[in-house]
Amino acid sequence: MATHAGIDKSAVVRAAAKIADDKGWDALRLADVAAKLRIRPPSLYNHIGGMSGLRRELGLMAARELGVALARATVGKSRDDAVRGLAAEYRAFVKRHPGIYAATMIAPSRNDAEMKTAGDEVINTCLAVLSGYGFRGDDGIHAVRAMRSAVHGFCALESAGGFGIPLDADKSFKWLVDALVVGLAARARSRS
Amino acid sequence: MATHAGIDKSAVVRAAAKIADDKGWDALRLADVAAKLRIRPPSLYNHIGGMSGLRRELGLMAARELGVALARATVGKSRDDAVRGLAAEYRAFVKRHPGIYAATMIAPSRNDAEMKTAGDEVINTCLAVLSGYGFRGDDGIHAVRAMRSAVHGFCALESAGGFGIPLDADKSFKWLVDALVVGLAARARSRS
DNA sequence: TCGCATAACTAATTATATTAGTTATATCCC
DNA sequence: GGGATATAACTAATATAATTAGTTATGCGA
Repeated sequence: MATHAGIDKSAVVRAAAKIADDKGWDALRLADVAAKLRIRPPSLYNHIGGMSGLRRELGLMAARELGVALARATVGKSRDDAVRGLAAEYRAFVKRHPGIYAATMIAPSRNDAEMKTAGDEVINTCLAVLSGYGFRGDDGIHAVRAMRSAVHGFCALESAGGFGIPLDADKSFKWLVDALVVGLAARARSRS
Repeated sequence: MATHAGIDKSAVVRAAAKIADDKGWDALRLADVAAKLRIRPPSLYNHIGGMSGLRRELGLMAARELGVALARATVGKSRDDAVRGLAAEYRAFVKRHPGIYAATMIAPSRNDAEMKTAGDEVINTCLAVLSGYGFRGDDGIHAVRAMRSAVHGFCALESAGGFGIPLDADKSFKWLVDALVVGLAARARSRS
């Protein structure tokens, strides 16, 4: 019998991420993860806290990777440039990792510090990008929520096949981002 | 033995909708639907096509109700007024029916005419609202996608508990819609 | 009233996650 | 090198859900 196959938490999470990205967040099965690692399902419990623990790990991984990607995509840019860079990378990330991106939508439990940190990383990059417009305090939060709503909404609809008509989604995204930067700039000018 | 309890498809779907809205889309269980109707789970199969058929029914119901609500909320309005009315009602619908709203995100299968019709109803109301800005053809589609992205994105994030900081979501939504109408107006002015 | 279609039922099967209890092995310490 | 220990695998069993097969009862129409 094969024992001690050299599997650790990271290997389990990576295998699960691949399956989630390939077959969809809802189609993730412990049996498939175990099969990919050539072990039996109960053995997974040595590394992760069951299905719910695994889901959290995937959400954490996705939030962290998204945070890094967004930071990298916006470094050295400001205002419209930064917003365009962030939006483009956000969408690229969702296309690259549709399964684990969905994992970032699970509500983090109250005292999950790691998850909170990873989420804050994303928010802070958004705040930094928007600070170029002069948003401060509450206005900055509103602006972040607006930008995230627009970009997340587009990616979610696109990922769910919500754009029935076969009209170029790239063009639509550019259209959205154009409208977004105009809206942000206008809001910045008229801010209280 | 109680037989012929007077249950039909509509009763099953309504019971399921209530459960989905109360406990969440992912927490929907045939066992709970059956219990609420005081019948055994297999009896549900006389009325709906199993779990996947039920999910489709819920998506259809939600799309139809959303379509009606949006049409009602925008009748007699134009431009910014219409956009604000549509956005407000969209969000109100998601708050009222978080469970079945999630059902509208399942990808409709290719030849599902009913689902397509229900979806088109929503799109057409959006198109009508945006026609006031003079968008035509492709531009109208881009505008609809942008508006839906913004509003759906906000509702999805809010519904998922994605707004960690306890800053008034109503204010954030108003901020978003303000930015949206500005962006739409600007896009309308500069359209090709 | 008879017969049929319908809608309920029970029983069994499949799929999946999870727990309990056991065994094997890699590593650490001597 | 050789044994103790922690780890990580295993098998077996259980729980929850959905689903299918096969059966029974009821209400309506001819």
